[in-house]
Amino acid sequence: MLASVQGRPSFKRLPRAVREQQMLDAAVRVFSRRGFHEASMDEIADEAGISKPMVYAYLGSKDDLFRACVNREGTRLLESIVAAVGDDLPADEQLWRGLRGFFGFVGAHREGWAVLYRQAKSRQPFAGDLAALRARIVEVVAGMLRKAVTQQGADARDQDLIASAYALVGAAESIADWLADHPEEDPDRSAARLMNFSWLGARQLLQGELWQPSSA
Amino acid sequence: MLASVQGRPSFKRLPRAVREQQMLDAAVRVFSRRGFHEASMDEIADEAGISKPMVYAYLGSKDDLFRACVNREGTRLLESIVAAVGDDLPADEQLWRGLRGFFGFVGAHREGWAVLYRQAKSRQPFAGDLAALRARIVEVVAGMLRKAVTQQGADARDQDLIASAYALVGAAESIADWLADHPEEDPDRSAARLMNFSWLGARQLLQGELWQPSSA
DNA sequence: GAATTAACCTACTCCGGAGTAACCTTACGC
DNA sequence: GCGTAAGGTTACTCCGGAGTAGGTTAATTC
Repeated sequence: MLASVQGRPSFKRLPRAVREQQMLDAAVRVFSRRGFHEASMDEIADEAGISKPMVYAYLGSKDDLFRACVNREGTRLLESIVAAVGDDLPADEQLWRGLRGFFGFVGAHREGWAVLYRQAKSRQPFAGDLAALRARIVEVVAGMLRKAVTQQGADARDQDLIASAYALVGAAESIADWLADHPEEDPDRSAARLMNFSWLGARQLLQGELWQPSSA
Repeated sequence: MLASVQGRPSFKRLPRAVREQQMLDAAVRVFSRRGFHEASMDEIADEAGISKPMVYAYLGSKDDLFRACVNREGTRLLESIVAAVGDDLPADEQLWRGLRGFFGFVGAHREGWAVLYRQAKSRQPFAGDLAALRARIVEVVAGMLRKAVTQQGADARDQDLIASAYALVGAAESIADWLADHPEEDPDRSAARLMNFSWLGARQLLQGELWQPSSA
């Protein structure tokens, strides 16, 4: 009888698929503002407007839940980048588009980014998932750099490419982190800044120039 | 009677100053391999070869202890950098030396670095300490960039300098993280890689060159 | 329109780990 | 040589929060 009271739309008894997404949304918000350990399942359930056993019934343990968050947000992030990059464009254009895709995602999904980045390295069961995601991104970037190198007819050792990719990804993360705390900043502006910082240097490298210490 | 048994040097009853350092050493090791939350005071006490109440007596609560670790390692890190940089050298030389100092520290104190970096952003009481440390490093780097800019007779907006400093610090952290897991790598080599990656680009920027998207 | 299933809740159990009370014991100052 | 402070311990308390047992009500199915 209560449920059919006129006007009160009774949000109850939603199908599982819908509830699961609501729970994931809530979990991402709570994990992002508390961190994994400080987040409690009670708070997540509360944020989702549901009781705790439902969370366990649908998404499993706290670890499982966090994993699900990481996977969902990680997939979205990767897709943002990959969709933006496109095939068969000049390397600098690809890098530019990739950065725009990346910073665009961070700007639009700050909580998702916080979940992915700010838990980074604890020795958790899910640390592997995050490392794998990061490794895939580094791999994509390294691939772009390799392509740029070979296009120039030059060649480079893999170690150096990987290191450059790490540097670039680290720089992007660092700026993204700053961006996440500065909502007024335009993500494209961040992308342009990093592009300037990295590409001009990369181009010099591609042309074989090296910086040398002037003293031993 | 037991303590005076011949040959067995009875490590007991050490003065407070010594025990405190042992405890901090142990805490840094445990925090670095477990992360803040997964580390237990029991394990830290055990690692230090002492009982738990002694840790509380000397260093206070778990938060206090972690703070003490962060402060000690952070001070050491900052000193490594500052000592290496030196005054009144050309900007590129300063950057080079600063990077060597930084990567040298990481290579020599992997656990200390892990404590500082891998806990980075949780909403902990000590998050402020870490943020402050990072902010100081960013400030130092931004100062070097500013100096380089004015030496060239150019000028740059503060926002752009800060952003470049963030990028550089992020890139350094990312490579340091990789370095921490690759003991065979020479820290100076990492420093040289990053120097090449960043300085050549920075020089271009100083000369007023900008990368422009070729398409809208 | 009964039977079954899916959505949902209250009210627990249980455990790890932070922090402490209360009590020993060695060193050494006088 | 003895009093006392500093170094040290065992054996607890207590609580937050993960995870669950068991039951209720609304939608489907036939």
